[in-house]
Amino acid sequence: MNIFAVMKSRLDAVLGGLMAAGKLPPGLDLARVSVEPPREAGMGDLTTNAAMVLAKPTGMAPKVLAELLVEALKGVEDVTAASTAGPGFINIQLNAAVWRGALLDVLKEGRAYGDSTTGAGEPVNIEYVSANPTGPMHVGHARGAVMGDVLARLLAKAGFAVTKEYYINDAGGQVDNVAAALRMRYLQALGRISEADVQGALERKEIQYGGAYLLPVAEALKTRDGDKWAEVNDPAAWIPPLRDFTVEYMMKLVREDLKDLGVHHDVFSSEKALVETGKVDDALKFLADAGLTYTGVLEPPKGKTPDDWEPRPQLLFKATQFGDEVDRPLKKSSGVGTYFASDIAYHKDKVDRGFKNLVNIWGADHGGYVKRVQAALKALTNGEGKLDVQLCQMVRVLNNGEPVKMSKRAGTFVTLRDLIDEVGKDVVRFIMLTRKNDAPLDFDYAKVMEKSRENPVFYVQYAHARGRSVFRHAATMFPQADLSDAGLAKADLSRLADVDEVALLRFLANWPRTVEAAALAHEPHRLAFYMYELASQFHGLWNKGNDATELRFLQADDAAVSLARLALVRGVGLVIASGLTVFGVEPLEEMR
RNA sequence: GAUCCCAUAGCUCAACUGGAUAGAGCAUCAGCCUUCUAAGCUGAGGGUUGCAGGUUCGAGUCCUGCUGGGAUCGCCA
Repeated sequence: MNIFAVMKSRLDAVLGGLMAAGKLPPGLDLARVSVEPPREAGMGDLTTNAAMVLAKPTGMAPKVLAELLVEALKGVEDVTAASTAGPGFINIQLNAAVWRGALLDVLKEGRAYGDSTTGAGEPVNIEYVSANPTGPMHVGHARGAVMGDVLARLLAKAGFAVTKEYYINDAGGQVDNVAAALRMRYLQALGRISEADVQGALERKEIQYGGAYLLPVAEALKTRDGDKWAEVNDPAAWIPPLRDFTVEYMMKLVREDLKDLGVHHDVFSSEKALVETGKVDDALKFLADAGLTYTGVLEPPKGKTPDDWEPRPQLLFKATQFGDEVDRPLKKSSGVGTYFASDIAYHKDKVDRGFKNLVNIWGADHGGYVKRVQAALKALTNGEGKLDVQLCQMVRVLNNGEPVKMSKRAGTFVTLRDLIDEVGKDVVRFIMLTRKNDAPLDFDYAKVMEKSRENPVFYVQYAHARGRSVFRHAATMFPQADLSDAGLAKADLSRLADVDEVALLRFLANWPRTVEAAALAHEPHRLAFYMYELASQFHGLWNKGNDATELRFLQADDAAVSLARLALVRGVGLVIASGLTVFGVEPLEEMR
């Protein structure tokens, strides 16, 4: 149960009553009325902006309206007092049992606390990672992978029907280039050419991918096919099979990496399959029938004309009709379809499968691509489809503040595999969520393993482990007590009287609305900050017992108060576990 | 030249999508361990939210224009 949502609906009912009684004009829009925690603890339990938001539409002064509402709120269930403050805020006091009720909810629902039906089962398609199958996954992919995976879990928790999807770019020039590079490495594996030959080809730009990661792929090809491809010189004959071999091999590695990162996709969609089944042509025909394509010549980009630029007629999409700056090419001057054409077909395919609510997680280097895909989606759905693109900024990998660039495996960048091997999946996942995705992120090997408050993943886990530690002690101190969640729910929670205990109760009640807001805003990082704050409050309460021993959770001579406090400790642990579950991170029982 | 993102305490970042006196950590200073984990906690100082306008009851948040940083810019994906 979300107390803030419940009180909002009761407030709406009060306002409705006032409208019906003619004390307020009928038909007021209540959407902007909010019920939130107050800024400071002394201001009461809840605060609402109703009087300020409704001042203009009612034509009443905020203070006058606030007085009217304060009067009307007095009879509302759980409200013990209400008062006006500041420019027209209404602060509301609630029956203390309401907050204790939140803790009972936590104990009853466990990690499911915070689940909601906000999404109403609406299908959402979330596409993430979608790394080209041309090499190992690196840190940038890791951020997108975690962001997408956790956003998907978060949306599911908020009641959406989520489909997690990976788009394999297994068509087009890039994969052909990898095939060419693989052929060089293959010839090297056969002993026909040397490492120097490969490097020479790289320098002359005859091949684009030369990383040593292709050596095992070449060995695998040799093992499977022997020297079968060494004598085949017609590219049309060797490119397709070598390309398919590489894609398959790379996708196997990608799937292994994702699995070890705890990332799972429901659907893998292939660009090649879209081309081969005619879906790209279908999509282009759809746009042509709508009169949204034409053959034309694009202007060169201003200020930065490529040296080899020359005007050429191409098939173009009228993206400018949907808010883009220029019309975008669907076919290269050679007549071959562009990546954009495939992507249109892919998004049309998503729409045809019943998704109107789409989310894509991309790297920031794709920022210039957002408008055209959104334009295409509008064209495909008559404006009904929604596409939210979340761009992930760069990840800088550091070690004690020093940039880390080299990877043992890939040569030029830090791979996802390196990260997992170095610090473990759970740490990688959590740290990736400690910034909003449109801000750059520093990933410092030393910092993320540090055991201090500076390291959020440690700090949150430590709070959880401390809570478990209390229970280990409680089991010996009160061997007769029922310390199960159901047993703790029977404790006399009115014994939680200290101001910080009550504050913690309130904060636990904030979890459902935090989850909901984070889900709707597509901002999973908010959960990381909530957990950090919760951990902070918990550590603070813990240490309050240093000075005031009567505030320690366990009181050997007072089982009743001990059980009430254990219920609170357990509630904190369960909410942390709830958050970590969304993050795909396992809460720790102890830190040793 | 254009588009997108960013700019908040000395440093790294929050701020519940327009609310009350802008909050944390680090660093600095002053305190707390015969103790359920001191791997922690308490307190103090530290701000013209890059600049200039605008919108309104109210702006770090929205709009316009600057400045600085990053990303991208037909026939790559």
